[in-house]
Amino acid sequence: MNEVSPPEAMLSRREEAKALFRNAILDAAEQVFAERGFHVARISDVAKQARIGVGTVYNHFEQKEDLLRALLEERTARLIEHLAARPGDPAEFEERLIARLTRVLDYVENHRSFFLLAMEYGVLGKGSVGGDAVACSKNMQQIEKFRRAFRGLIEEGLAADALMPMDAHRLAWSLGGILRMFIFGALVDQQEPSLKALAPTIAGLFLHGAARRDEPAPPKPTPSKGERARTTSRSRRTPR
Amino acid sequence: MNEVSPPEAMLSRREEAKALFRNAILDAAEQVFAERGFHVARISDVAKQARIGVGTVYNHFEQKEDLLRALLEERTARLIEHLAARPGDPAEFEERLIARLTRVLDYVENHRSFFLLAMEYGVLGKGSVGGDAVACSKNMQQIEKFRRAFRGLIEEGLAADALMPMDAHRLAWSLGGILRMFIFGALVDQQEPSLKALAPTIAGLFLHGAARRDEPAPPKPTPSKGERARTTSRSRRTPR
Amino acid sequence: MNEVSPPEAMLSRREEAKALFRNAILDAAEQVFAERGFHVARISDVAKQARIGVGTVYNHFEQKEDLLRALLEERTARLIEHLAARPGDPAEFEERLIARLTRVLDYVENHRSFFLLAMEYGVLGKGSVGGDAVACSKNMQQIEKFRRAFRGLIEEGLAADALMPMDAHRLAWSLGGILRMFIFGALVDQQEPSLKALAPTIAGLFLHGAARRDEPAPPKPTPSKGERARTTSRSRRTPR
Amino acid sequence: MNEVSPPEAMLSRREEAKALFRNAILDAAEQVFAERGFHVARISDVAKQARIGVGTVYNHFEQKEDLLRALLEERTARLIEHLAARPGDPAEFEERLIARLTRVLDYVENHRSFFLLAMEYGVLGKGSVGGDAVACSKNMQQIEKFRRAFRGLIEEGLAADALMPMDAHRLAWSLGGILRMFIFGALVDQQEPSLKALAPTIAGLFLHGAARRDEPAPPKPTPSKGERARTTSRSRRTPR
DNA sequence: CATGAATGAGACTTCATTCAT
DNA sequence: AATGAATGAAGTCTCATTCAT
Repeated sequence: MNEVSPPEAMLSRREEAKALFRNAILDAAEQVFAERGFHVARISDVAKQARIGVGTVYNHFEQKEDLLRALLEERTARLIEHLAARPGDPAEFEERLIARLTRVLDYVENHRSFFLLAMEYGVLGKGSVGGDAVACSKNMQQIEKFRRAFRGLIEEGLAADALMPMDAHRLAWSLGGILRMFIFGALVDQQEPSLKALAPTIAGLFLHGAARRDEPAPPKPTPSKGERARTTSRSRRTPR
Repeated sequence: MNEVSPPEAMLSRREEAKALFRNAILDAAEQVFAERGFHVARISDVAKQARIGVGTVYNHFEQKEDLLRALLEERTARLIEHLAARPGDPAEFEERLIARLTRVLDYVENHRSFFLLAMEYGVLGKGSVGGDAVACSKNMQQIEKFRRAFRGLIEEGLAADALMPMDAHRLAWSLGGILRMFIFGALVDQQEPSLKALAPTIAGLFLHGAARRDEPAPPKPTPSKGERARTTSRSRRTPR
Repeated sequence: MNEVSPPEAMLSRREEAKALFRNAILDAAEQVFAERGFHVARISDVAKQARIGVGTVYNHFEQKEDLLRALLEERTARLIEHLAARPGDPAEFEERLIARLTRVLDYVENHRSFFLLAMEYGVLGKGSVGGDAVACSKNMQQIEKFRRAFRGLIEEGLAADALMPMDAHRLAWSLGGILRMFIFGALVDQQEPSLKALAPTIAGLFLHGAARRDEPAPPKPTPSKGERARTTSRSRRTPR
Repeated sequence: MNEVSPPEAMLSRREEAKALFRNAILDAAEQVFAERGFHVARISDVAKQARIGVGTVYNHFEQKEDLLRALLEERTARLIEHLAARPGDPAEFEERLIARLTRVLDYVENHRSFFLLAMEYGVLGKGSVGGDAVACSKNMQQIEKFRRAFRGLIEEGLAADALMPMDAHRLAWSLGGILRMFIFGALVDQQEPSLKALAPTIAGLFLHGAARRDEPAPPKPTPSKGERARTTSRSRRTPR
């Protein structure tokens, strides 16, 4: 009975082993692609990094492009989870935004390699511009999903009247742009100690802009929101 | 009398012809690289696009990489010129910013192909992340220059007390990020009618943020309100 | 029991296969290079001759030059062995020389292709004249070794008082030159039935020269001919 | 009258100019081919060396191979002249040989570059072995002429009973081999002060061999060694 | 006739992919 | 299923040759 057809346990054993390989390969690919660039990296580099043979890579992925695709899809799925609202999240929009960005940045921080990749091919990247026929070629559904999640966040803000009534796309571009550049800057410059600590700064810049905001003296500042000041930005001095 | 030795005219004729070819090649490369991606594009594609032979490309550029490098350098130099302050520019920071962004966006609009490239390898792109040793390999001085010009713009704002006293790098990231994403969005989505018309919107989002700014006196929304939103932010609160 | 891990046998199987390929490639290269000349021969010619794919050649040799280098080195190593003295060799110098030349010529005869190559790039060839940076570029240690072996043979003769007291280099040039030309003549003219049968002739010409040696009648050498001796030759026959 | 059709003087002027170019090109080619090897040298290298344009080379020689061919032919023609007997040459064979070799070596010395070439492709070289389709391809008549001249020298010696009655080819191989190796050695090692001073040495080695010739006392050769005589050399002395 | 840029055939080399072990 | 050598399509680059000036 257990040799004719492997029982669940065995099947799952196999599945497990398979998943192990698959993950090892994806991890290796993440590393290698990020280090040398997708086109320059060789399959054999990935295999070497994963300490397996080239052929094994092909037992799990049909072609080189699939590797990138799978990588992008899988990591993006996680990213979406981190961006998604969670039960304990604050209700007020800015704080809510900061909470979610913090999670996202935390994930990014733990997957630097991936995001250097994503910069180029994925989520926050140029999308399918280069036509490269790589990432964009087939499904890339997750990426569209991520964009939608991102826009959802914006729309939430609009619904809550926390954002200017402006085309959601453009608001998303703004937040996405700032986020992307901070991530990129932090990853490259490597001087920023903690990426996730930047969430309030990013949220602040997105919501309130970079303009000096103390000018006249906003009539009755509610003192309560003092903590909105973030890492760097610096008070603003006259909290409304 | 006229045959003794090639006079200036002739020399310049040659120089001219050479420059003509060089430009034709760069234009072709711009187009081809942007369409298919640098690594995927073949030199023969560039040659075909320029209607010349492969060898001719190599008469003007030693290697494929040099083509990209030259392209980036030259186009970036122009971009810097457009970003630079000009005599007639307004004095007030936001308007000044808008004026300069408008010029930049105008140039970008006329060089879509280049900017799809730049997105990936150049100025607003990921810099030397992929390590690719392509664009980043040698000089790329123009790109650094552009970054400096960009930061100069920010520092101007700081000096004028128009910006929050915050690390100039981060402010530059914010503006750069928003700008980049708008350019990218407009180039890709291809629905935006005029890229340069977005300058005020970009400046507004950068300076004043995306947060609804009319709160203080929500009660009586001036019916005029409609214009406050969208396209460009605008006025706000303390109409000078 | 036999499947656990590749035992010695299997490892050696791989090594063996590898060596097989390597040899097949070298043989093919020997043939092709000799037939068409190194620079004119294409790697694909070598591959075709070896009945393998082009890529396979590159699995065994990094570049075309390495192929030539390896070929020269390996074949030369064998040649040195053949030139070397062996236990059973005669003691008397001329016979000893003949024995060793015979072996060398025998080997040459069985590797015509190689020697047509060696003529040009290797042992008996022009050395590093053309600068070609081909054969001479890196090691070519074997070739130097061969030259030393050759000079060793000469010095043996000098030590045995069998050769004129003359600069060993020049004596080596003489023997080497004659040997080379005979090999070359025989290989090209293809009329000589057996190369190794020429060893005594070569040794004879080298040792005793081409001059008619019996003329007058040996018994009473007319001393008058003293002037025939010059720079090097030195008297002869008539013990001073 | 003098403008309609150029008179002799003018024609010869043209011819002269043409010859000037032709020679300059050949000189340049000699230099460049010898330095870098025929296949590695580029036409543009030759042109640069001659301080003319590439096109000009093609106005004088149809193809690259023709350059080599012409070079070899012309230089060889001169060499033949130097090898040829001259009125004042001594009558005795060895001295005659020395005189002629001296002339040859003198010429070689003044055309080092050419002879490094000739080593590979020409007169004393491997001839048409590599099949290279270069030198051997078409005429190469001069080279055959040189060989004949060389053999003529040998036959002169045979006729004068100065050489062993042996196949003239083989004798020519011997002299040619020694000559070649001395030239080569001297050109490469660059230690020999004067190439032409080596003529007596060469002649001596060729005629009398390298064996010590003064030994104890030739008178009573142990008859047992009769077998030392082989194929060619040896005995004769006692004409049967 | 000199010139040198244009040209494209062709060589080397890489590497994604296959497949026998 | 893992492995890594074999394979050959395809890309970059060189350079002999042509030709308009």
